[in-house]
Amino acid sequence: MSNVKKILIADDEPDILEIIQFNLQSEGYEVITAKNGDEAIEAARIHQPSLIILDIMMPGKNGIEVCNILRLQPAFKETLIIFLSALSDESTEVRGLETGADDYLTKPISPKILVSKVNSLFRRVASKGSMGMIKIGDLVIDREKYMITYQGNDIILARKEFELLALLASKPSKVFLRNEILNQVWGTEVIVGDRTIDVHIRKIRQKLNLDCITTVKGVGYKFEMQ
Amino acid sequence: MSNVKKILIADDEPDILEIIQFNLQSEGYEVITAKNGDEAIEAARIHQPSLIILDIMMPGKNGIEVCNILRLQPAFKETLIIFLSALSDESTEVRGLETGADDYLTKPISPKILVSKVNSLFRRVASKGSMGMIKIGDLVIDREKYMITYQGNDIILARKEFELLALLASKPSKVFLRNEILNQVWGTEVIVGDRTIDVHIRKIRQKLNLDCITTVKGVGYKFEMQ
DNA sequence: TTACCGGTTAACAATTTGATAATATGCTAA
DNA sequence: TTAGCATATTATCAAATTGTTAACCGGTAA
Repeated sequence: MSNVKKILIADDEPDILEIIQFNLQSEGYEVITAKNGDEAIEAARIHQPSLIILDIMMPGKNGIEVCNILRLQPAFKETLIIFLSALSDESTEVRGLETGADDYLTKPISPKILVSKVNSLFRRVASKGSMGMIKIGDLVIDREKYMITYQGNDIILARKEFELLALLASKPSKVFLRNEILNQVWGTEVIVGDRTIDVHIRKIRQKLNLDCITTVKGVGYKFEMQ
Repeated sequence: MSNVKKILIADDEPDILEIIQFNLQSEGYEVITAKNGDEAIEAARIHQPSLIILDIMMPGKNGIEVCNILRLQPAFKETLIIFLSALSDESTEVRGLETGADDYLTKPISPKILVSKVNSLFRRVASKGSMGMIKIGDLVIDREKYMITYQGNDIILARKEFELLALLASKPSKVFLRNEILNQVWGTEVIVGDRTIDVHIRKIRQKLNLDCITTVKGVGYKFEMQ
């Protein structure tokens, strides 16, 4: 990963805040804290964290309210949210999950479980395919830097080659039809010959020096790591 | 989704099994039960459930072992798994999540929380869109990946073969008339001889090495798992 | 200008696929 | 039992698809 994942924690108890912060930071995450619901909303807007851990019982806006407010905004539709609650009141827990949280933790919090759940959530989302950075095995595709790294070596691809590879790698194992590829990489207006895709595929295979692109005859191409 | 979601529950305590079964059935799910790890694996293979709820402590193979075994097989890569544990032993919980479970529940189980988590999990997966997958017994047909897996082995079919099988498997037990097959797979314009279908059927039978396509003389073909 | 790069195309080779013909097998009804 | 019909099997060949190489062209940096 190029940039470290940001996690926002909102809780009114400083002790809890500190414990969580410490544990997540030792895992390599960047942690932002907030002492109440309003601070949480403000911090979320500013830092755009990947994950928000919300205590349910907080002065002012409680965690569920914060979650509801955030979920209304498109920017936070995909943001992971975990609820934290002192009471093991199950109706609250149910309400939390229905509100659109991704997980739930009850106090007292076990650092190990916390860290495990956080990692697990990120893993689940990562497999969904987050834009910007594609990582498959030893292969790293960085859309922003337009760069490809394989086993630590940088590989230079031309634009079309890069976009074609990035497309295929965005959904490993999915077969992309030639039409899909043309639309995604070349656009709908441009009309290019039949052999154009093949030639680009060949160049990629050549440069990567690795058989990660499979031909499905009569259908299309797919990306697969061994 | 066309058919109801299947959920497999494995627990050695009949009471727990019954409680969970009752609650999930009232939610409209189809429930299959297993009394131990081996039964669970067998049942999973046969019924191909969308979700498996595994008790960790079971005679014979425990839940974590079952999960590990299942996760090795491509057919269960995407299957949701929830662990169930009587002990709130956190190291076990951590191990569970690391093993590749999607969630975790501790006994005593609150029916409301259970149902809520199950719904929540399905919602999360649904948004991901796992369309185009046909699962029948040990056979998995993945339209997106253009791949067929039978008993964990990948089988490569050519385009027409794949489409023909996918058609037949899309409605198991339904007899497809030769005309229907021609229209669906070959299209209305193309005209091909009578023996063409036979030959393709034969190739599929050969590659699958399994008698899942039945001939209905004078009518057509149908797909059926034993 | 000149050299180079990326994108495209043309031409041909290699491969895979699909359709058909020819033959065999098996079922059914008279 | 046997003729007649439907399907199974096999081999073969043509067509479709993709791989490969080299050449072309326009833009751009030295």
